[in-house]
Amino acid sequence: MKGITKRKDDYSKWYNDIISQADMAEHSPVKGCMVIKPYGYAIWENIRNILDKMFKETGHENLYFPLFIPESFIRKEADHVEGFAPHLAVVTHGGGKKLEENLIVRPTSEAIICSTYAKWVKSYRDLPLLYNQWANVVRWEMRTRLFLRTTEFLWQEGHTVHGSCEEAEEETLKMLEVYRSCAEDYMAISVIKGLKSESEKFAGALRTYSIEAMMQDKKALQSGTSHNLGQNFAKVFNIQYQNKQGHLEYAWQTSWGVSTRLIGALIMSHSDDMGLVLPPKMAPIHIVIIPIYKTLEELSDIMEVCRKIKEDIGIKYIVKIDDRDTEKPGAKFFEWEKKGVPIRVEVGPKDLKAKEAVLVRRDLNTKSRVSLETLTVSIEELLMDIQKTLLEKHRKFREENTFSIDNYGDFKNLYEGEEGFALCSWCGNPECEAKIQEETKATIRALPMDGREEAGVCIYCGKTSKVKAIFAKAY
RNA sequence: CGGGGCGUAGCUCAGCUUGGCUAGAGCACAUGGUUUGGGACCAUGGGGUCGGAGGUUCAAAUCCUCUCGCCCCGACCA
Repeated sequence: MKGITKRKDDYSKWYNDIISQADMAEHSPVKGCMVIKPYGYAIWENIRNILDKMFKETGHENLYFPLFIPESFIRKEADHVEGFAPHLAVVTHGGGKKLEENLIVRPTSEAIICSTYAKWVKSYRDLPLLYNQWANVVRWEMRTRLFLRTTEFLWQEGHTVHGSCEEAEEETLKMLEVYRSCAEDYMAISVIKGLKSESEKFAGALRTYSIEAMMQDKKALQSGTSHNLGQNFAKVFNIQYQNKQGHLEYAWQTSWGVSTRLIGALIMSHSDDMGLVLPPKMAPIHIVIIPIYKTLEELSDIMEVCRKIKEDIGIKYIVKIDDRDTEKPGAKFFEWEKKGVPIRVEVGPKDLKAKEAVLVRRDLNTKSRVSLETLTVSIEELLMDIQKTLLEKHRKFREENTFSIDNYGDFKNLYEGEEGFALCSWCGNPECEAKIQEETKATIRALPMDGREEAGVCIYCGKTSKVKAIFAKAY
């Protein structure tokens, strides 16, 4: 295909080609930043709309905190500072003068939000606080990639406050489930829910959970995180409330987020060597109709049918008629394929005569002829099938590339060869984890939440272990 | 921060080794015409401080010095 590097030739290049050929984003003049173009942004809007609805259904409200955070606020929480210090963008001047105190461009908003929550929380009656914000954040990164890791990115961050650890834990898991649902039920990305190891958890959190997805190069992509912050931030920022007995207690908190990285996950989960592939629920355009004609008379008849189709199916789906006269049909086919539009409808003189249309599904690239009378139903069924097929295909790919491994030799061989996820017993010792990373580059992506109580012996040191961990090379 | 690659038209690049007339090609763009079931063709046209600064020279895209930036691979990270 013109313009797109094949996955097997150069996976990174393929990824970049998909983005540029689908016109989703481009590099900005500032290193590591990106311009998200309308087609890419439309996908983000879809993700945002889905999550925003689910957040509200689970009782959350949106608010907004400022971009700038006083440096001293960030410094309050030791682990937090340590985690973010190398990634901070610092503002030293404003209005032409040196500032009395440096401002940090938010890398995440725990510091500013918690210091404000301290004023808002007085009584158990104020709890829970269930807030979320949609924002941009900046983390200075050494190496960046469009969507997957950019210096500035868009995300949402939920920040909640609760009256007990149990309630915070429940919230943490509830939002993790929201993320799983968004990934699987809408983005058709099959994920593993799991607990992060100590070394991989969010700096300052009690526990971090994540959803992990396997990309087509068999590497893991952390696609969403949910943290039980315990009382760590409450103690530092002094968020205290009076309980029913009148005693002061530190509050329990959570935070959770997903970012534009999800778009990277979407790209790498489904796309092929012809371009982007989008599940219908993520597609900015569901159906593109391409009229095929020789004469102007033909065109007028064909356009009439196209408009009728758009009118019928447009009630539920986003339909585009590509009636440009400057491109030949073939060129249009390629263009919309590269953009991952799930269904293409071709209407030409032959179809008109037979009272049919040609349907082409992007995911399998198969054609079928369908009667105009039943077209609406056929398209709807096809869209649902594409959505389902993509998820199943993605799940199957991960399952086929996930291996239960119980000796370290096999483990090493895996990461010297084909790669994939390795499900192994792990004793819980961070030193084993570190050694494994050093020797194989694979890290613990998560301790999967289903069946993690299984007993065994540690893949590295051979001591008894209670948990299974998913290892993989990660983005 | 290390290794590699690269900055020439909107994009991909040629030209540089061996300095020399008006800096080129393909794609894209604009106009007109012919086309249209898998990336059309013809004609005409617009578009460049050759990344930047300095130097050598009669003469620099080309040689020298410095500098800025980007991409890829690693260490670090969502």
